[in-house]
Amino acid sequence: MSFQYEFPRPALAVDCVIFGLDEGDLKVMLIRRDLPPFEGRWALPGGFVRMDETTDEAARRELREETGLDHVFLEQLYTFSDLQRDPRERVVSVAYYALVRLTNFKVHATTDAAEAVWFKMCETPPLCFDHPLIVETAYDRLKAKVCYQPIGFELLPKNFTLTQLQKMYETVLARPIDKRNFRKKILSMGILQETGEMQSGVAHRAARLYRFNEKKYHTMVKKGFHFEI
Amino acid sequence: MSFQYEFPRPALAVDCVIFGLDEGDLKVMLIRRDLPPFEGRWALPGGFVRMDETTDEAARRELREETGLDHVFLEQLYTFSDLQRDPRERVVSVAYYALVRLTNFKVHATTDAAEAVWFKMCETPPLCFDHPLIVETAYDRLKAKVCYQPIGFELLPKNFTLTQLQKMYETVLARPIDKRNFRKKILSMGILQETGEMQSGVAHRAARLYRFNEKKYHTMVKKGFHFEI
DNA sequence: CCAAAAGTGTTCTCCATACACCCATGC
DNA sequence: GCATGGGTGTATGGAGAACACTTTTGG
Repeated sequence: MSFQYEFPRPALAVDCVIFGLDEGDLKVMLIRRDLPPFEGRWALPGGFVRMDETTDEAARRELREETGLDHVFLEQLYTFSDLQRDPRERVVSVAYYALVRLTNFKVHATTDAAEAVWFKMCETPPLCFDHPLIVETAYDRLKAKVCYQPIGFELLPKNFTLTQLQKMYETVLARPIDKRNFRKKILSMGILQETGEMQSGVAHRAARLYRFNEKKYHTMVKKGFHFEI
Repeated sequence: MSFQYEFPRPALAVDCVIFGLDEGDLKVMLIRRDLPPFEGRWALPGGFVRMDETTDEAARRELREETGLDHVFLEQLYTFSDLQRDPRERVVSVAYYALVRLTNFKVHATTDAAEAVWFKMCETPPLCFDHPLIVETAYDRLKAKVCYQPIGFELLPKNFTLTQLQKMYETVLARPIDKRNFRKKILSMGILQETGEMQSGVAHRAARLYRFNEKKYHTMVKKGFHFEI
């Protein structure tokens, strides 16, 4: 029955690319490795998959253990299996990407495990393993998917202004968007709900706060609605 | 160094969903298993990943060994890792999907290994493991991707008529397309090349044969062109 | 009163859609 | 000559893009 020891097997790991939005910057969370190989160098949070968990569960566990994050948007990205991607031995890694509401708890995401730090996407330090490729793949996916699925809301606080929403898209897509056209379009979709509340603590006219109406979105999708920026 | 035997590891496999187009039908290639578990039942071609090959290479090898197919379009689909997906033990599978020019060599794709048969998508027999989920995932991906990447040509012969091309999209997307609008749009993209040759052996007016101009497509993509049906 | 961002409409262009008839060929 | 698919144009409506000024608020 058990061919467990009959044939050698690659080790199976998960790695997570965690994106957060900090004002006008897209950021990625990296950890400084406290173990060989590449001790002291920067890498993606990740680790080996256990026998009693799916890769999704492993990714969530690593996220929790290494960065303290929980209940975040998490999606499988791609599986990387190059023979030389880990200098120790053959390791196949199922990569995930996560989207985090960074605005709330800011850059407090270090834990006992290792040093975890948010880096601007454009200022990431040299990474070990094939993690540069994984980050690039994740960023490409994010840019593509944010246009046709309402996942961008995961990067914002629950309540947000239209300007915040627009700025999120401008940041992720790295291109300017026309304010009036953007508002016309996003409001006409009917997936935003006015909270009735207003922005506060700003030194200018307060903006209306909106919320993503997920239920309505799902209802509309069933009727053929297709989100698109 | 080797923690090969320090921790138990899931087995790592690949599975392939192979799509082909036969006149107006989208087909999938399945094999009848000649080994337990599920001996005699239908499943996707696939097998375990060896230590000296990437998952891409494993998928291509299995394709070759089990179906005789080579040099086909192959893309990673998703990694399935449910704990109970294989009754023997823990097996994680990296799934792929392939697109095949079925028109040329028709249904001759059986080999020495096992019985390999093309089934209409709508007439697939009961599958074992989690293969129904994998097939569904692959079909969703195909329907989505065929709309914004020129992968549909992989299902047609090198030279094809506009009607064949249109019928391919109608079959994959399972919806009718207006002939005049389709021709206008696809020709205006400038990615098709007239071969100068004509269809032959048909009992009606012969149609012009076109070819997908891949080089031109890639040049145009670099300049910002975006394919869309 | 000044700085800073909120909020708002119109015009134009282009593309998606809807739609029907004649043409060429093999049998 | 007839059956079969090949090949073609136009009119309409709707959506995306471009574009600038007034309003509100806090300091």
